[in-house]
Amino acid sequence: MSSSVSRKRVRKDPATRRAEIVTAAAAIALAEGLECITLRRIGEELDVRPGLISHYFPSADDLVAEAFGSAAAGELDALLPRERSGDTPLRHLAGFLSRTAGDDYDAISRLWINARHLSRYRPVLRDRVAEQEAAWRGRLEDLVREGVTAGEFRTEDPRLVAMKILVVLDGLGAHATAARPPALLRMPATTAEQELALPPGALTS
Amino acid sequence: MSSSVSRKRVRKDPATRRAEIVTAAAAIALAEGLECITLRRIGEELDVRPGLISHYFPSADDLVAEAFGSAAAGELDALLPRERSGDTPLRHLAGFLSRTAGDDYDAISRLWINARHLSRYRPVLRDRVAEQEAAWRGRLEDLVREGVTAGEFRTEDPRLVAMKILVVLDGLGAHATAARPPALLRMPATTAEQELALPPGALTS
DNA sequence: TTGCTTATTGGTCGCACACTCAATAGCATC
DNA sequence: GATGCTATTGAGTGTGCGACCAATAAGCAA
Repeated sequence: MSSSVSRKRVRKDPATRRAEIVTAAAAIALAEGLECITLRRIGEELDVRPGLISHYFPSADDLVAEAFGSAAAGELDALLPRERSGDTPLRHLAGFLSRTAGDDYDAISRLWINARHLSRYRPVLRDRVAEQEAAWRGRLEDLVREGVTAGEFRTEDPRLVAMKILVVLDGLGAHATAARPPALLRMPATTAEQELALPPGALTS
Repeated sequence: MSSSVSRKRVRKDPATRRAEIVTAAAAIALAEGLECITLRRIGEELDVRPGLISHYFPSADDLVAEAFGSAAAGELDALLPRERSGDTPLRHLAGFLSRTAGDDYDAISRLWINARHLSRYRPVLRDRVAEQEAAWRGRLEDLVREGVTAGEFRTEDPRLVAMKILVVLDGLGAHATAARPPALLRMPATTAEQELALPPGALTS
């Protein structure tokens, strides 16, 4: 068993240590919130002195931004993978929407709220949030566009549709603590169906 | 001019002092965020020692919750007044939607995000958030219901419609920092029009 | 084995926070 | 003008935070 007091110091390659730190920070961000990313907390997690975290991230703000970026990018890949292993755009979109309807999505949804709020005070984080917003919108927009060229979707403004879906998703996430009737949880799908000229239920099979 | 160093102590009625504190805290919450509500900050604002704030709010959490409640309730009354001086439900709803489309709305929108996030760590605030969510939804739901009985709106589930409008509003608020094209900003109105069986543009005159 | 680079430590500083409580002084009442 | 109640102060406690830096030891290369 690993003792609570650190006995022996383990020396690692800077790159791997840095990655380790970011991974730990991202996990904490998802589970407990970005303000729980402190030098002491991360150090404890990795059984390392807080000073070491400072060594890799001279400014703690940078670590917070990096942790958010890592978590958000990871979640995007899990929810809406770039490579669509044989799926049609419609099936791919339906998969995304079903994944965002699950309870697992609440964690990343909370993280988004957390980040948007905190970015009010932290410029570095603000930039990362903007970057990830663009990444999420871009990924969704590309999917919509492919669906249009494939003849499955019909819309004049793929970007706008992507934004609308994300707005509904975020709005729903904001209400994650309250009781949400099924009809409300279906909002993202019905919005997508309306905007893409799909028959009702096309995305919730 | 009021000196920066406090010279003379002013003695006030407990009820008015308490109200003063809450008002100051609510203003700070709207302008700078709930985490800026500190004993020092409020004391400074009222030219009073921090200990006095502690005297009225033995737990700072209670003050934060009270400040949010006060600000949210005040904003609700400003955006969607209870008494509709002669307006029809449709005109009243249109007024609400136009007010929430203005830049002024961003402050309260940010406050909601702030409160939802912070309520993760503060149970007292969480209860207040739930209370205000119910108040906002209730006020909107009542308006929808009146519009239905007046024959202006048509829907089977006024509560659901109210929730949908609020979800879109919150989702839009979450994206307040990003560039929002006009078509996106029209989302709450178009959503309401669809859900209430109104002709397009009925709510944006 | 020896030496050297450098990842890691331990200790310290200053700051901001909430909270406590005896002492003080404003002010209404007599 | 004196008195008593109590709103308000001042001083202090303890906690947790980021940041800093000289000293140390891990582990690779010679």
